[in-house]
Amino acid sequence: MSMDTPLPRSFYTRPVVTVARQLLGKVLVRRYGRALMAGMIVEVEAYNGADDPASHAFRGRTHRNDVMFRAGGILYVYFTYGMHFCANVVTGREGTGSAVLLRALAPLEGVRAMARHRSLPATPDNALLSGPAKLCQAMKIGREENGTDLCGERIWIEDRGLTVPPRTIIALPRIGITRGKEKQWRFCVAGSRYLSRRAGGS
DNA sequence: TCTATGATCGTA
DNA sequence: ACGATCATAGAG
Repeated sequence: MSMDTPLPRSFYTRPVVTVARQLLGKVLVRRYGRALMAGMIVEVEAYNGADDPASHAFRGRTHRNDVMFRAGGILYVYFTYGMHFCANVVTGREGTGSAVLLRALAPLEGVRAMARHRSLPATPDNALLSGPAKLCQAMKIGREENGTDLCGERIWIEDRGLTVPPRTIIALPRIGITRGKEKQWRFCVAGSRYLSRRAGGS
């Protein structure tokens, strides 16, 4: 698949754990003004709709989580802890309520812009995108991006051939939840230095 | 109305 | 270990 070609909508209309694993190695691209920012996905978590007690969708469709229940291939952005945004890739068909939380990216493009957004010096830095709220701050993803079509021109995910072999993917329990802890639905690129702090990164 | 609580992060 | 800081949902 060539550069600048968003993944097709069919990529997202599959079981959420499948999508989560296959998102590792894919590249999230964000156009913001003149800035083009990009990073390779190295850590994600799957949230399995109404069947998953750890998911925002567990208690059914509400105003807050409405975007989660739409057809896959869009972004679900939510506000948490009174100060942070987190971004999810919605999966499945209309009414499913499943999504993949983007937890960490390896910086590829737009490092200067992302560092500025994070109030950090523009030096090689593994703290730019190493956490779900950090990557939103770096890439300027907030309330306005909730519901953004990932097959559009502002935010998309593409395949640059940075394949992550299945054997280098590790599955672990999800982070920061009180229920559903037994599921190992957090997927990381083993050994990446860009994982989130709580995953063993910086 | 009122309250508890986060799919967090930075600093101590 | 803790403070910052607030939308959401459920209870009264």
